[in-house]
Amino acid sequence: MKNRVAAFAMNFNLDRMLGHLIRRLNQQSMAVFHARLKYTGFDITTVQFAVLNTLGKNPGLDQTTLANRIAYDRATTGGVVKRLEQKKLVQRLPHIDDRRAIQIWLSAEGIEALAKMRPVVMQLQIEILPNLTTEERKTLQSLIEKALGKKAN
Amino acid sequence: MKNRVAAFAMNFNLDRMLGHLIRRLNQQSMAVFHARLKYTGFDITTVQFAVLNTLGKNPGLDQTTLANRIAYDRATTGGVVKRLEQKKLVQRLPHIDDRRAIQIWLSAEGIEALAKMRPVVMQLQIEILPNLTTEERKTLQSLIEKALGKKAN
DNA sequence: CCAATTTAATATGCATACTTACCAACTAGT
DNA sequence: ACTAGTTGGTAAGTATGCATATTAAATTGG
Repeated sequence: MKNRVAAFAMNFNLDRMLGHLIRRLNQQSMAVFHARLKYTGFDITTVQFAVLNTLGKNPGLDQTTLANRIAYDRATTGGVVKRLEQKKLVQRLPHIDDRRAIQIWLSAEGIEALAKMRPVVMQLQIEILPNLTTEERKTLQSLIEKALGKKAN
Repeated sequence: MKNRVAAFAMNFNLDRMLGHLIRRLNQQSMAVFHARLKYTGFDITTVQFAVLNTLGKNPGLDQTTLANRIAYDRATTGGVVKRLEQKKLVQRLPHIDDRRAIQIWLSAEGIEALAKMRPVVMQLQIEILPNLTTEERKTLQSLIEKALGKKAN
């Protein structure tokens, strides 16, 4: 019995565990994003970009809807928006009909920054996974999309 | 010109961006891990498990080497080890030859916990991506491994 | 052998992330 | 109109992650 346990322990390789691999892939992806955007002159994180981009398409979203759109929880999203507000990229205004809610809008600066960042982010898709061919990258993308289940944005 | 910019903006879909997809996949993966381990009676995070598992295979590692093994930076790893120490799953002892370094060992509790967790984590590989077939899961894993570049543990 | 450099941890600061709890405000049902 | 339940935002607590600075200890070069 003990031998079986020991043998099993030897066979357990962290680098073969999907969760571990996914985490490292995310790590690499974020690092590339930061480096590239910083190089282009933007001090922005992946989450902040997601928020800016979503607001660019849906001006005046409230925080909860925004959070659902980008798949974050409300608390985290609130913090991100606060930091973007401090950078003067977004504006927060109380909702007219619902006094609990806050509507968020890109500022002029935010709109401009977003327009400049989008092409960079587009380009970056390839750099994230330099070791894969175009074909492999597409396969990976399809598999991830399937793994996440269909969700229209 | 303005039309082209506007058209581009419309074409830019966050849900088609690899970085965003990878982040969400990681999110899902971590959520499944936590839920499953909690259900089994362990209050452990993915990173903490990575540390425990690596120490199980390499008893007495110092923090820097440990950090490199699991692909984290030293500061983060230090915090993780501290929390594991508080949970009495690991022990920290000064290195004999190098007084700057600290060697980390699993406690008896840590060894026991790890042995119980490993099968659960093994099983969990499938649950992480319930929407994929076995074949697809293997393909995804290979692609991620290739994307990360070869690194023996 | 000692000064200069390197290295292992820790500390600090910023930015996520999620959970639980809470308050204020809205809504539905009676 | 009143109450019960729901919802939007925030706060507090825990846990990552990374960059940078600091401290203490080891190594190396002259």
